[in-house]
Amino acid sequence: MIDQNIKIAVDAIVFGYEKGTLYVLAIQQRFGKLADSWVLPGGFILNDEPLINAVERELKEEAGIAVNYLEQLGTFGDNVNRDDRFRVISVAYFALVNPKNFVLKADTDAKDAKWFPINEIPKLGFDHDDMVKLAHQRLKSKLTYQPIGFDLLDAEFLFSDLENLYCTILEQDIDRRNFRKKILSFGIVKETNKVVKIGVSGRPGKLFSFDKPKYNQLLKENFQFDIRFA
Amino acid sequence: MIDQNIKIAVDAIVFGYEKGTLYVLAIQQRFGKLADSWVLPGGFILNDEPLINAVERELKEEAGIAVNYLEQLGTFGDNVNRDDRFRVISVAYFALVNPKNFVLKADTDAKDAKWFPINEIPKLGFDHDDMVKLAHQRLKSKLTYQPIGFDLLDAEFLFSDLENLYCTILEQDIDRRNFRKKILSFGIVKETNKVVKIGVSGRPGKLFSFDKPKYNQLLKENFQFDIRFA
DNA sequence: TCTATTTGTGTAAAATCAACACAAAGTAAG
DNA sequence: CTTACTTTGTGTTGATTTTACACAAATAGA
Repeated sequence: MIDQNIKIAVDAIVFGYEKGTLYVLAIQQRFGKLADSWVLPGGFILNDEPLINAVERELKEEAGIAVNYLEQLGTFGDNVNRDDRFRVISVAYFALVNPKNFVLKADTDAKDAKWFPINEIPKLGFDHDDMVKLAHQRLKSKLTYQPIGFDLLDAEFLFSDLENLYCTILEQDIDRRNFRKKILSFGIVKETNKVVKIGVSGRPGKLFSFDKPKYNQLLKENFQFDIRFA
Repeated sequence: MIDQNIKIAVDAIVFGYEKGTLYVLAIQQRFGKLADSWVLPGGFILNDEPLINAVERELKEEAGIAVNYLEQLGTFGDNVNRDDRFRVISVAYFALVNPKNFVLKADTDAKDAKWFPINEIPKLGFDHDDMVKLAHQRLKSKLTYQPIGFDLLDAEFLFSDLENLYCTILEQDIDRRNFRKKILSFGIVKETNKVVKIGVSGRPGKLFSFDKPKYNQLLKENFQFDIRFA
């Protein structure tokens, strides 16, 4: 048998979006050397547990949430001392959720669970800052070539919501007319016949929804989602 | 201490290209249950060894090569029984090399090391077929938005070499003139003043080389490499 | 010297992208 | 109820980019 004494963990970078702000979920440690400090949700995997299940379990346990989108981000195992107790290799996951769908609750070994605006995240434990950085890059680039923005919004949304999400996350101005034209040209966003009055003043807007079946169908026909503007 | 009994390995999908054919490197097992069958180069990591070093070490040991390009592809740990001896999680790496630069030699625990055309790879052990499939997708998509094709070619190459590489890997026809125009417009490929006579008949062509410093500089200025044709 | 092969080059039509302004429908305040 | 303010909804034009396409130059081999 191989002499190897390394532990495996999973961690998740969970993004949420609300009213022009991008958030990341962090957990405050209750126990251990890093007690009270903030880290990403995650933990050790069980012996017979698939990686993906481990992430979902930890998110449930530590924050009480189930995400809309989940994919592997990368594995952190080059820094042999990233955990100073013993060697831990961590598989990081990238996740998206609509914060409105859940009330955060820190159950088991977490003291607290909280959404931090991406620019106001406290110094995180381990190498979790690096993970957030990488995940943030992934989010920005993926937003341009895959319709993942919808996983951050309500099922029905105003066009301005979608547009603001893109502006916020990509940190750039977008021409409102060109944006709408392009999104609609794909045919993967359909207009509902509901009209919603906004709290603030202004003309009420129609609600739209993402047509996922249509998107999947288009994918088979070699469709390429792509939102990029000057 | 955590009760966890899982081993960690690395595996590499190494692509090579030569004269219109894309190759993948495989290793024939000498020992164990899978003796004589083909697998990807790889193996268990050492207790104090960064992941990336483990890959490089295995490639050196098992095939005698050092690659031009290496990046993490993904971690395979959802199938708990992907290795039937005990649970092994494998971090797969994506690598590119110019086959001409090395003579394959299977040293240590490998019986043989060989290049297989991508369409003629024998059934591989473990879940290595899945890894190859994923790596192949990555290669195809990455080729369009990052100048990694050069890592498969000689330092100096004919324009037709580059063009054939793209045609071969992307499996599509490309207009010769438009391709050259676009590549040259980036300014990251420079013309040497060497002219080379081809073995076969035909007008001799100029040799070109990839200007990596220039590319890195352009990256800072928000340059986006992108080769896609109808 | 004639044929076959490969390199090297420009242009015109079509499609896409970028920039831009004003009317319609509502709210809030006086 | 009128006015000011806010937000939604919509088309066109010029600039840029992409596509499609053909022929001359240089060599090898017969």
